[in-house]
Amino acid sequence: MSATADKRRLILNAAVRVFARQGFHTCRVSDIADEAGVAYGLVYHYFPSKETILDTVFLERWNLMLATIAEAQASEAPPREQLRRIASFIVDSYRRDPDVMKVIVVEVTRAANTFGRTHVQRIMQAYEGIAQIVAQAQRAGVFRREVDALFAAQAFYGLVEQVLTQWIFSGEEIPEAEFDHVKAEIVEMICGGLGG
Amino acid sequence: MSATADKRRLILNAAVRVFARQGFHTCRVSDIADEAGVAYGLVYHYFPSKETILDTVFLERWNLMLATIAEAQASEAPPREQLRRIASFIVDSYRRDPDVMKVIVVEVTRAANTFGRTHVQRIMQAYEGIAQIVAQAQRAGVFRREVDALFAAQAFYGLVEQVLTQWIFSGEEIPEAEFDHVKAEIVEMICGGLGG
DNA sequence: CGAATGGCTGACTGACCAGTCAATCAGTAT
DNA sequence: ATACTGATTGACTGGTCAGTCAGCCATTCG
Repeated sequence: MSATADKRRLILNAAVRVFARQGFHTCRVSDIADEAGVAYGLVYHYFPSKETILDTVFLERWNLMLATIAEAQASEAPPREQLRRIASFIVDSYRRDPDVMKVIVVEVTRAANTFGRTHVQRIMQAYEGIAQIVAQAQRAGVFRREVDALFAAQAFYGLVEQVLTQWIFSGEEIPEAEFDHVKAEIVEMICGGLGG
Repeated sequence: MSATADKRRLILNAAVRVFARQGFHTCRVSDIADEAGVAYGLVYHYFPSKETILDTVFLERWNLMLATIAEAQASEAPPREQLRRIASFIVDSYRRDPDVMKVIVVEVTRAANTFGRTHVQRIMQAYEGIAQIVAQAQRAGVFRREVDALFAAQAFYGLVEQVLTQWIFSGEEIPEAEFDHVKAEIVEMICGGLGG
C-alpha cells in the first residue's frame, strides 16, 4: 500500500466522520482537511470536488452491498436465509462503521434532488436483486404469491433502513446484543407478518 | 380569510413547490419569492427565516398525521382497519399534494443533522402511536406477540415511506388506481408477511 | 383632505466558502 | 551534487446568498 493511497484513505475516512457529524451541505471542505490533519489544498489533490468525496464513500459501500445481494441470490440457501444474509450485511456495516451508513442513509438514499438522483440506477439495483430472491421463492412455492415481489423488496429494505434511521437519530451507542436480535426480527417480521 | 393570510399561504405553497423541485439547501429564498410572484422582502415579512418556512410546512402536515393516528387508535375499528386508515392518510396526502410529502420525506424525516434533529420528538410520536395500535391488537390476541410493537410500527412506517420514496424518485405521474392498490398491499404485507 | 397604519418593495451588505494556484518540500534518480 | 518528480501547503479570489432596511403605496379613519 503506497503512502499516496494511505493519504487518500485518510482524507476519505475524515470526510465520513465530518459528513456524519455535520452533514454534507453544512460542512466545509476545510473541516474535512482539519479532521484529516492535512492542508486544505491536499483534499483537491486527491479529489476533484467535494461531491466526488461523497460519491466515493457511497459507491464503495453500495457496491459491497450489491455483491452481497448477488451472492445471496446465487447461493442455494433457503430464501429466509438469503434475506437474513442481506440484513446481516447492512446491520454489520452499521456495527463496524456507523458513520458510513449514516452518510449513505441521510445524504444519498433519500436525497432525490442531489446525490440520490445521480445514483438512482444503482440504488434500484439493490431493490431488484432482493425482488428476484422473493420472486424465486414464490416460484418455488415457499413464499406466497399474493404480494408483488418488488413491493416485498421495498418492505424489506424500507424496514432495514428505518431501523438504521432509528439508531442514527438516537445518537446512542447500540448494545452489541441488539444487532443480532434485530437481524432475526427483520426476517421474522417480513416473512411472518403480524397475523390478524 | 384575510388577504394577509392568503399571501402567507401563497408564499408557503410556492416554497413547497420550490423545495420539492430544487431541495431546501440548493434553493434560494429569491426562488421562493419569484415562484410566489412576490417581492423578495415579503417572504421575510411573513417568515423570520428560510428554515421557519420548512418547519411550518412539515408541522402542518405532520400534526394532521398525528391526529389521524390518534383517531384510528381511539376508534373501535379492527386493527387491520386502523392501520389501513393511517396508510390511507399518507398515501392520499401524496395523491393530493405530492410536493408536500416529498419535502417531508426528503428534507425532514431523514435529515438527522438539520431539521430531523429538531423534530425527532414529533416524528417519534407517530411511531409510538402506531406501536400502541399494534400492542393493543396483541393484547386482544389478534396480532401475534412475537414481534415487538415498536419494531412493527417501524416496519409499517418504513414501508410506507419507502413506497413514497419510490414514487418520488420515479418522477412520474402515479396512475390513480395505484394509490388504492398500494394501501391494501401495505396492510396485507405488514399483517400477512411473505410466509415461508 | 391629511395623516396614520401596515402590507409591500428590492437594492444592498456582510459573511461565507468551493475551488485555484504559485510556492515549497521530500524523495529518488543520475 | 544536481535535477527532476510529485506530494503538500495555505493565502487568495470570485461568486453566492440569507437577511436587512429605508422607503413606497394602498387603504382607512378623523
